[in-house]
Amino acid sequence: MLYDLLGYCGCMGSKNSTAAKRADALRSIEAIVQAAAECLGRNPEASLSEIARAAGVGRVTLYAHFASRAEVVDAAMSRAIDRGNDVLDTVDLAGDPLLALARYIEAGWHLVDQARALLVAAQRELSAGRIRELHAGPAARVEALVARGRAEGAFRTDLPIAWLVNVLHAVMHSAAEEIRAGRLTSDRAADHITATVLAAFTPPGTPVPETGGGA
Amino acid sequence: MLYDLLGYCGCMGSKNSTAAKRADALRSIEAIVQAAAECLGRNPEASLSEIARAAGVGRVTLYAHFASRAEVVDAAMSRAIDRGNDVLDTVDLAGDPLLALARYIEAGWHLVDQARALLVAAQRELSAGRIRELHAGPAARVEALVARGRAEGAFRTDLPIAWLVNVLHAVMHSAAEEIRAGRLTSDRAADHITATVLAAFTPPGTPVPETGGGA
DNA sequence: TATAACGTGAACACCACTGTTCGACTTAGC
DNA sequence: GCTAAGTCGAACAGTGGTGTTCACGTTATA
Repeated sequence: MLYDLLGYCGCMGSKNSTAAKRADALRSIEAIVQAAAECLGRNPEASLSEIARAAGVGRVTLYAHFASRAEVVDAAMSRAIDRGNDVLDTVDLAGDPLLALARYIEAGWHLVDQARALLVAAQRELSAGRIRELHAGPAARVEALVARGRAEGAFRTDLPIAWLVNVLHAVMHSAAEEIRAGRLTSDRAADHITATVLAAFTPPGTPVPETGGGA
Repeated sequence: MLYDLLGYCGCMGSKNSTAAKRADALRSIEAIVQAAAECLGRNPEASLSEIARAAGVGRVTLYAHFASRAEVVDAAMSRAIDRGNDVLDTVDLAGDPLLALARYIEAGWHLVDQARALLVAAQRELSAGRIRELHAGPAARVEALVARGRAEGAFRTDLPIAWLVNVLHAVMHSAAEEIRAGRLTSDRAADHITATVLAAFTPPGTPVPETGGGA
């Protein structure tokens, strides 16, 4: 599903929430959100002037569409999450839970890697509740997968689902950090994450699955 | 080992690097570093005015001892790490690697939890290299333990030591976040972390150890 | 083509923090 | 008790971002 520009601006209380926007206005908003994602991805402290410049738009124009810095960050984050959801929609989570989780990681860690710096910006500007709300989509996906894996005896049941999901995200994020620091290469990341998480999810008393680099 | 005030100020290029400091000056510095740790722990964006006020000291006095905000943050972080090292010194890392790791987690996750916000402040103000340098002490401890565990066949060897250490820290940090968000209680944290990490460290093909809440 | 919406740069006020200087006062240490 | 070191508040200048207004030029759309 595409990012709904009008719907977004309406729900955030920007000017002209109901009035139909002109085509060039929509183009400007699109450019700003895209530039914000890029700039904040590079530097979480990027100023609105910088974002406007990157969008090829005047600073005043930015303020005409977004009431505050928080709104810009929110829009950029929403966009990134929506894009991520589109990608995750293409991942087959049926069948063997272990293989499904491996497929999810293969697709998901890259998204986490790309949105890492953007998330830092969001954490500074947005409330924890809002960030959690934005992640509801991806979170529900993993929760359902983990729940199914537990029901089928593939994943451990001695720890809460929320904790397992949390561990998955923590490991993916830390892998992104390691890559940024040059201590891990991108091509090995998915294997390492998968091997680690599958082991962490294994029920006590059960042998850890052999991933052998091939998923 | 106690935090060496003179040594620290010397190596950071503050004024009077060689001259002996008066007792009241040392007291001021101590109060500032302590207040910085508290304030930055509460709010990573705490201003120097706020820190000086909390230390019961004039803002000018703070600048008399620390040339910049970065120096204050560095001092607070160094202090926290030193304190942590003192605690970790009391942990017995000999014997069964699994039990040793459990003991390390029991002592270490609490330190991570307390220094969480302080670390955020450090990440904004200090270079990644400096932060890594500060963590060299604790990191070496875990690396040695993991290396021994691998040699004894208790931990997996199909993933790099650095990655395993990284996973341990990532899980501890995420547990701290969960507690702060109210989704995990402090009394369960150590069990969850231990169960997760021991499983993640288990060699492929080997059964995951049963922790059973008792370590 | 009329007009309302949009885009624009320049300028403004505002704010919070940083880092420095000054002169006067207090205190530690020999 | 003398002196140098330390402390203090007030006030300063500088910085960089935020959010707003204005007057004017441009463009989409009916």
